[in-house]
Amino acid sequence: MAQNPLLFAAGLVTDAGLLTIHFDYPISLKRYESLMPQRKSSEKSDSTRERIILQAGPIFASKGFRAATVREICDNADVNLASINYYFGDKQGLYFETVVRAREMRVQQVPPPAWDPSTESRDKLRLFVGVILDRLVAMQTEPWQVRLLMREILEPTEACSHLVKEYFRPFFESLLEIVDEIVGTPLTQHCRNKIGLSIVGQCLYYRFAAGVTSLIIGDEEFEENFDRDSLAQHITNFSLAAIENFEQEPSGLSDRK
Amino acid sequence: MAQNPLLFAAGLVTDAGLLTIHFDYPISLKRYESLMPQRKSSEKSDSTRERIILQAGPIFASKGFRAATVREICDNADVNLASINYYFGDKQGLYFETVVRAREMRVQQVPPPAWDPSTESRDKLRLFVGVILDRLVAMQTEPWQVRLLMREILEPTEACSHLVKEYFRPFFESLLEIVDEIVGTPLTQHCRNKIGLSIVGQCLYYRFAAGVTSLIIGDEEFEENFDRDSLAQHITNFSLAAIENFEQEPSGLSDRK
DNA sequence: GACTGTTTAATACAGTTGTTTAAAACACAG
DNA sequence: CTGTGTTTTAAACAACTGTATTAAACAGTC
Repeated sequence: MAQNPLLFAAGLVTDAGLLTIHFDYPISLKRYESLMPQRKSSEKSDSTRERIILQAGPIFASKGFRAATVREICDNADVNLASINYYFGDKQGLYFETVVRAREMRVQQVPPPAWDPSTESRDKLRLFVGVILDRLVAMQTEPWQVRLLMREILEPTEACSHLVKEYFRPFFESLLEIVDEIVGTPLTQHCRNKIGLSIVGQCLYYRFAAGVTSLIIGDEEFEENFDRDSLAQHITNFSLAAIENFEQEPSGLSDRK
Repeated sequence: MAQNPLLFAAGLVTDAGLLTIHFDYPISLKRYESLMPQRKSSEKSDSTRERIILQAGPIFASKGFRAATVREICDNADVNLASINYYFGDKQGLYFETVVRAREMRVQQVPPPAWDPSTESRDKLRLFVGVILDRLVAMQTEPWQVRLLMREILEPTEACSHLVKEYFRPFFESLLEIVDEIVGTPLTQHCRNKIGLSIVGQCLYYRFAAGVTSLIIGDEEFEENFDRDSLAQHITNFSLAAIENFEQEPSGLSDRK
């Protein structure tokens, strides 16, 4: 059944071949592609297709794949109920395309960080953290693209392997290069990864757990002091302090008896 | 509609009165309580009730509230379809009770950290991080309680305000006390909170995003180097290095033009 | 054993879901 | 206009959902 996304994501990926993942979905990607209308050179009447995707986005984002209904999507897009099956094969096919589109749009909305050769590596990290926050943490008005990508991170579906290959992996790698620059001395691969994930983890946590966080520390406190700039400032400083003061793998005392 | 849990969690909590949250659920908590069988002194035949909760747990955990069906729960628990409505009023009532029970069980499974007066504050943090990881990050076999609590963190429902009051808030507060000890000098409240959340964030990230993380850095690397002890080690060292080297709110350059 | 309140059981109901079908409308080249 | 391929429409289907109903079984007390 592989209902648990953590388990299947961790278990079924063999020898780094991401495409070998099997999922428990009603329709396979191959079948989906074969069913799709030929979509020859995307000439005209993209309008309907486009309208469906653009209306499906917010709905999938706010409710998730399962809870979103094709009827609601079609109503919002002012198209006939059968259009989704006509254009995308089935609901799953529409979802996949919507995720791909969400990534494209979000990257375009918040371009990657840019610097000139003279930029200090500490400042590169500062810029990088800023972009992560801008891309994933859009505090006030949350675009549907953000929420949809978030869902894929938290509960990966078939669409996620595509995201990882096209987006997450290269993005994470360029973060690690900055870390390398700051540290200076070469690190073991898993130490590099852990530092990178500690940085990313702080950023993502504020988006993922914003709900409880706001409940825990109080609403007004959260609104006032956890805006984008304050967070970027804090996470960068915290991480820089950690990296520069960090001893790799000190075989210190364990907390386990 | 309040479909977006981030929005409702952040927006509808007025003046710290957590119980004033309104949710869009088919049955209110009050009605649920009035509908519940009197449950007088929980004498006998708790067996049915108990069996339902214990079987509902894994199903709610793996599929979420909506996707879990009362039929599947009743089948697994070997009780009649009507039992859920009889004992818990409705599906929502069962869910609430299941979440409460999940917390109780998980806290019992992994008791809070303990130390004697002579324990150094750095070691307290080490122990504390270990408990967070043990409670939420049970890498190999994930107990359903973990996954259910995780769901409440990521998409809070009515049950979450209960969790925050009884569990998250006091737990977080005791972490902050350790941070105070380590820092020595008094911090502003929001700085305290941010440091605490940076620590918690690192821990939770590895659970929340374990799926993509494993895809990004590779499965074998993840399995080998991201076990509980390595993570506890890394997060503690990283955070300690950060805290001790940390300048509060340096009005440094911003990354925004 | 009969009465009591409590628990279980089988079934029905009303609503929603994704998908299919078959006909109609359309666009446009000949 | 005619024919042809594409798109849209309306209706129906079959499966599944949470809940309600009604009667039967049970347990304990007088």
